[in-house]
Parts: sequence; structure tokens; C-alpha cells
Amino acid sequence: MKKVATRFAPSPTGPLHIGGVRTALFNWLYSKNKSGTFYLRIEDTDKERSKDEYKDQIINSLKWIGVENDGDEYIQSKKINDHINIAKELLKNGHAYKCYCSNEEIEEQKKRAKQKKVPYIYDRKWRDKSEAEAPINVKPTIRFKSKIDGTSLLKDLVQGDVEIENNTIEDFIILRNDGTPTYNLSASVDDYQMNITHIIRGDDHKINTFKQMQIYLAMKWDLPTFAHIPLIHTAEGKKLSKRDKASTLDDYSTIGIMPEALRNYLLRLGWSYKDKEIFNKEESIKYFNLEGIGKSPSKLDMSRILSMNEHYIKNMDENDLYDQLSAYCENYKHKIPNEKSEIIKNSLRFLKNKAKTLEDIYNNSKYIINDVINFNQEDLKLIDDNAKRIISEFSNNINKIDEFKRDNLEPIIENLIKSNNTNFKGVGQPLRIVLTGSKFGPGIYDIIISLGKDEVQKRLSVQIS
RNA sequence: GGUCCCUUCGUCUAUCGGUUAGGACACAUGGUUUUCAUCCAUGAAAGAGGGGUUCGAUUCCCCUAGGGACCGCCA
Repeated sequence: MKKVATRFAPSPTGPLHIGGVRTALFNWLYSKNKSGTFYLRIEDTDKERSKDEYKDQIINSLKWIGVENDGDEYIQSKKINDHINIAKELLKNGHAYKCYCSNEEIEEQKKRAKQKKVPYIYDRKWRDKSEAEAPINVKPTIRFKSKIDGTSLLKDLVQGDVEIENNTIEDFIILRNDGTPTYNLSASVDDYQMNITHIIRGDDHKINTFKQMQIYLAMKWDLPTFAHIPLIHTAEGKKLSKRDKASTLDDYSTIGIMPEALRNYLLRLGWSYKDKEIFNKEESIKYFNLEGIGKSPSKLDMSRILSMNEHYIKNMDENDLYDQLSAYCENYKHKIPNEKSEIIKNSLRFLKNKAKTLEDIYNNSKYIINDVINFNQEDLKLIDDNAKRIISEFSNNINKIDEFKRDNLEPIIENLIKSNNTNFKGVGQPLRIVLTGSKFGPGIYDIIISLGKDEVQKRLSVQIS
């Protein structure tokens, strides 16, 4: 058995979206499950549209979610000469031919096909024509001599056996008239030279696979194994595109989705292992297989992404959570001041209870981070004279205690409730508002203890008008 | 239009001929609670339709309907 090698081969012509990330994840998991190799190949042969910024975005996205390629990135444009050589070889051994059709001629054919509502397929005009008839003013393209008779069978690890009539595959161009190779040629040659054993990709590539298989056959190369996975659809049921909002990883990290959570979500989107929902990195490698991939496309569901993220927030180690929060705040909000980091770390215990995202935790911890409180005007109305009296009584009472802990604070609150003939809300709500600026938030004891005596007194003394 | 693929609760899915069709998210209700949450319990919710094959079909086959992908000198 050859050592398993997979690859993810995006073109840097746009930002990588979440569907591509899932394809990369599946390739990576499959290779790691088989103790194999996973390559990243940047297909940058479209010089017009390829951009370094997209290449960087792709590499960073994969890094962020924890999909790591073995070895350096493979840059396809550096291998163009190899591709051209194979084209020449195919030409020499009769599997390809020069096509002297002009651009206009082809366009005309397409237009006519459209009018007649028949599918356009190149008419193979130059397949058997002698080069002696070639026009002198046209630079030829090189076309692959595709099979005309019979059928081809793709034994797909996800889709099963797929059989098509060979005559539906046209004589596709492998070398443009400027001498550069096209996708199907380059991809085949690279996959062969990189010893790729399993090609896992979106099922939008299925037709390409039949073309690429013919190149393999013509070159007498051993075929790799193919697995075409269903695409991810938007909530509307269409193929995910770069134009859709919430399609790149940055869209998710911006709102405080963590890489582990998104990785877990993506893994379970279109793949399952019994009833198991939560997979850490090791488990996902251990259990991943191609059999678990479903055949139907699946829709993106934000509420599930959120709940997965919530699960990871609640269950991960608090030191790790703090590290993620801290990095998140620095990247997307404001850096957590050094003097506040300990308090926040210690408060994660309760801050995380009401958070689905890192952004939620950040919002919940604003009362700690910000020294000056922005009061909500509606909430402020709840601070009437009675409330002000309670606040001031509370302030006097806590002056008498040294250590802020629940055992010390509880009697004070209880007494205030009794002496003012009110309930917990009557005391807790004014305190919460004056200490945090909001009616909602952590438990009142958590707030008081996290802020500490000095800060609490400072905030209680602020004049509410 | 041609080729290919798909079809189980709203969503992601389990089932590999015999189940009260299971789980998770979301939703609803109730309970706990110190606001908001968390947490716990309960509930509602599905085999696209029609034919076969079979003692028995969600499961196998065919047809119909619906959805999707591809149809570039892009990748």
C-alpha cells in the first residue's frame, strides 16, 4: 500500500470560504487518520486574478482552524514547465492535437448552440485535420483527444459508481494559444507528481475528474482514488459563494467564534459518527472516515455554530479560554489592560455562563474593563430616592467589613431587604445598575466580589441625578 | 436545454428489510435560581408522491415531482 497523501488545492483568486475550509478539513483528517500526508497546493496559474493577499488569507485561515499542511505550500505556477512537457508528450503520442479555431469561431459556435438550446460542445474540427490546412494567422491551442465511444466509470468513495457517456466530454484545451497550461492538465500533472493517493473535493469537480482520469490513462499513470463531497449550501439552498455574508472564517472570528468550535461544527456538517456530536482534535482524527459522509448537500445553520461555540466556551479550560478572549479583544475590540487581566481571568467562571461568543464575554466583562460607566437612561430611572438610600446604606455597611466574600456580604444584603421592607430585587437591582450600568448581568455577589472593595465604594459614591 | 448528483423532524443527522423511526441544535412548556442566563425535566416535530419486489419496506428497483452541481483559452 502506498502511503496516503491528500491535498487541498485552492486558487488564490478570492478569499477562502467556509466550504473550502471544510474540504481542506476533510482532506487533512483523512490523511491524518491514515497516518498520511496532507499538502496545500496554491493553484495560481491564473495570473490575472491570483493575488498574494488571497494566498495569505487562505494560509492564515487554515492555520487558524488548525488544519496544518505537511511541508511548504506547493506553488503551482512554479511547475508550469512540467505541465507543458506533459502536453507535448500527449501531442507526440497522439492523445492531443492542435486546434486552429479562432476565438471568434468558437464564440460563434457557442452562440449558435445557445440559440438552438442544445448544449455546446466543441465540434472536434481539428481532431483529424492535417496541419497543412492550418491558417497561418491563428496560434493553435492544444486539445486533449477525449474518448468518443463507450462510457467511463468513476468509482467514487462517497458517490459510489458514476458512469457517463464519453461523448459528453469534449476535447478540452490543455494548452492555451499563449502556451500556458489549463487547470485540468496542471492539476493532473501535479497530483501525479506529488503522489496524491486520494482526491477529496467538492462534487462541482466531478466533470473535471472524468477529464483528469483520461489524462492519467493516456499517460499510463496509476489513478488516484476520488471522493466527491456534497457542497455546502446557504440557508436558501444555493451553492455557497464568496459573495455570501458570513462565508469567510474572519466573519466568524470577528464575532468571537472559536476555531475549535467551528472545526467541530464543520466536521459534523455532512459527516457523522453514530450519535456523537463533540469531537476534539484527536477524536476527529481517530474517527474520521469517508463512509460517514452523506450524499446530500447541507445547509449552514448559524444557531448551531453558536451553540457549538457556547459548548466550547463552557467546557474548555479557563486559562485557554482567557488566552482566546485576550487575543480576540486585542484583534477586534480593545486590548484588556494588564491590571484587569487577573480580575477577568478569575471572573470567567461566571462571565462565561451567559455567553455564546467571545464577544458576549467581552460585553459581559465591560463593567470590569471600563472604569467609567455608561448608564442606560431607562435603567437610571429605576434609581429613585428610595433606591439611593439603599445604595448609601449598603455603602456604609460594607465599610465595616474587610474581606469581600459571599459569607460577609450576604447578611448585609439580607438586612437591607428586611429593614427596607422589600425583596431581593429591591436591593439587588439598584446595586447592579449603579455598579455596572445595566439591569442585566452577573449575580450581584459576583459583581461585588469581582470589583473589590475600593472599586465598589468608588462606584457607589457616584452621584446619580 | 444536456449530463450527473441528491431527497428522514425547521436544521445537522442515526437507521445498513422487522424500531413506539433515535440523537443534537432551534422551538414550546414547566421547575431550580438573585435580574438576564445557566442547569434540569417535559413536549411538539420527519421518511416528497406513485408504482413494484417481499411475509414485511424509510431501507432494494422503476417512474414522477422538487432541489442542486457542471456545461470557460477560470480554477
